[in-house]
Amino acid sequence: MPLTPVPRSAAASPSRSGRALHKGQQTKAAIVEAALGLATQIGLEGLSIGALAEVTRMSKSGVFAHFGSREELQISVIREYHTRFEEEVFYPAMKVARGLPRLRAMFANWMKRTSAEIDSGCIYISGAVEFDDRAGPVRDALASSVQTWHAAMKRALTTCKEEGHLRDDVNEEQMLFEIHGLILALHYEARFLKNPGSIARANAGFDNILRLYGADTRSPAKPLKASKATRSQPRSKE
Amino acid sequence: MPLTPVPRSAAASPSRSGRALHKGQQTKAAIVEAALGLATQIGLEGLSIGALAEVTRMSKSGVFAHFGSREELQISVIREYHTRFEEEVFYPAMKVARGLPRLRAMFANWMKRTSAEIDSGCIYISGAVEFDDRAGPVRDALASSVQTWHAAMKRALTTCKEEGHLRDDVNEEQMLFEIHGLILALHYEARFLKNPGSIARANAGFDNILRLYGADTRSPAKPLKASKATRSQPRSKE
DNA sequence: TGCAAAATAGAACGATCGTTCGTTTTATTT
DNA sequence: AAATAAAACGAACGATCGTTCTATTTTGCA
Repeated sequence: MPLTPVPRSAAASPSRSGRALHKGQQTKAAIVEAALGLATQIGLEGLSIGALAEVTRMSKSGVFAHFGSREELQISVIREYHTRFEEEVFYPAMKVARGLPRLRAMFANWMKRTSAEIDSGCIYISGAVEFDDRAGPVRDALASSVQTWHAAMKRALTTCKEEGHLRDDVNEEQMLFEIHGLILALHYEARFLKNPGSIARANAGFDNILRLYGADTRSPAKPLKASKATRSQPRSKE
Repeated sequence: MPLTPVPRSAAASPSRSGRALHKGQQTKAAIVEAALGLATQIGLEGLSIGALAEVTRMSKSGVFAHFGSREELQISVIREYHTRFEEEVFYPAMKVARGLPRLRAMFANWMKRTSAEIDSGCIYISGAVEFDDRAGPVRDALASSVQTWHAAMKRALTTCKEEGHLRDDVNEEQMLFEIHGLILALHYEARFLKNPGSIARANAGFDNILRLYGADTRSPAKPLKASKATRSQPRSKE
């Protein structure tokens, strides 16, 4: 059950696909890589082809030719971000036992990524305010990417109910809303306000939500149904 | 106990102060008014003097002369926003009985404003991602304005503890973090994702938080006694 | 009413933006 | 190796940006 319905067009990752990577594709991948770095810092709107050309030590037109438009460049960046989010947050959690352990893993991975993005910035968050009232393909790509992840979270919540790890009257939309709020508050308070202790607060908030919605939170999670190796979330760096 | 330590320089509101308003001051106020409208839609960074001149039907230089720099214009907008937030959210709540009723009023007013901003946008939120890694006076004005409001919220929470309306082991920073998350999630999910029902979810989340932190939510008559030991105050230290 | 001061306009500046076009350099294939 | 296709360059475009400067108009006060 893959996370990604978001289409992949031209190559962005240097691996896979039998044939060796042609020159153009690998420089394109390098450009997208650099663009992703720029976009997380200054936002998708702040991303300029001139600055990107400078970073990659290419000419403006050389960079431009790979995308044909700025919008297409932005969309490429979003796709690349989606892929990395998937590989870093979603896939590893799929290896964990379904139900509560997996939900915890998903949140823990999400937290890990967001924590790293206190320094670098997150385009799912910055992009949301940049494109929240502007229509177009960039907004669509961004929104569908976020929706995809949210859908995965909701599936995990449903599974928790099925496994008896959460109360069966839990509303997935409501619970996800509250969890998402913790991530957003972490990004806001740590990155903008520079409040220390935000990571711990987000984690504590998650525990509170689990407690509220009926998960057994006492020390190691002991779900009724025997789930092998009840992995609790990794105590990531704080 | 005023909310506002944020300095007010030139006039932006046409009322008050004995002398009648000189021409310059009132057109400046009109410009700031228009700028606020633009900034909430396209952000403080998207705010351009050219567009502002067009809206106000003035020349670019005519608009510019009132501020001397774009940064000063942005700061004026932030100050104006601060004033309105204060008058709309903070002051009305101060008329309500201290403790839980006032806290509820503060959140309700905050929600009312954020709900309206699903259409118009909120510069406390958009500004945060625009200036989160950029230093300077604009960022400082924005951050201090937000901090002022957060400080007011924390005072209200402390008062709730004193009045016995919240458990006395409640951590104000933690609770505010979670409440702030609801506001941010509302803005994100309603304005960007266009998810219906977000307002109700934010309100439900607030009730959940109050229940968790020991406020008497009457109707369900949940004593929620004991559980003193359950109360976690998560590993602090960043 | 007259006059200084304040407010606004207008034109131009250097910079940067995304984009186009023709050329030249580099890869790939024959 | 030559032939062909792909990739990168460099210069220029029109537009817009914030800002500066000098006029011109409008305002407020004597």
